[in-house]
Amino acid sequence: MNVRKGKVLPRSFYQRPALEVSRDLIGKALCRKLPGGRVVRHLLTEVEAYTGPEDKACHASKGKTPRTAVMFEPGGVCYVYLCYGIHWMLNLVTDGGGHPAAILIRGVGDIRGPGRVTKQLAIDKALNTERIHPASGLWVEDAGVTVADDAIARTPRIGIGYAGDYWIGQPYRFVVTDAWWRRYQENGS
DNA sequence: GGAGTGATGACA
DNA sequence: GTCATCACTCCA
Repeated sequence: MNVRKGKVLPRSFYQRPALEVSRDLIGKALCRKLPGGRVVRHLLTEVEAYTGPEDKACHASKGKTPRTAVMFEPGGVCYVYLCYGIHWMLNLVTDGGGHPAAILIRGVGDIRGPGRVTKQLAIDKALNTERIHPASGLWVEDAGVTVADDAIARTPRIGIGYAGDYWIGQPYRFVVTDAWWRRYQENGS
């Protein structure tokens, strides 16, 4: 799936509440310069917001630790960690400094599943704490694609059964509808 | 349905 | 130091 080259999002884009940034990320282009030098662009189609220390599903709810320290930085950097000993998870840190929050990238283009995204884009801990910027090899562009509210489904987040009923129930997962994705593939490619 | 895999954080 | 846990994927 080809995505047109667009304008790199400024750091200020990320320095807002995670829920706002999540909504705005849908339809933007996640860009990655692969180790061989080739640049790939995929539309962001599925993300989850982890909104802050009060959010029991957010790693930062346990306080500042060596792993979660990067989430306390001002928005616009990457938080990458290993899950189940196998899969790297890519998150984008949001909000201003001191309020830890991040957005998990669950799906881009036709790549579904956060572990698959990082595998296909060659993302691992080397990108942790790096800026979301072409200089780091990972960035986001405005692809000129508009996704209307009614083309975005909001559901509870996946795999956070430990977080308690309230946080499990929050509709913090944003995903484009199948109908929108099919139409985009037919018209936009 | 169940295994694989290893960093992480809690606790001693 | 030990231990349980885990924002997943794949194969049966």
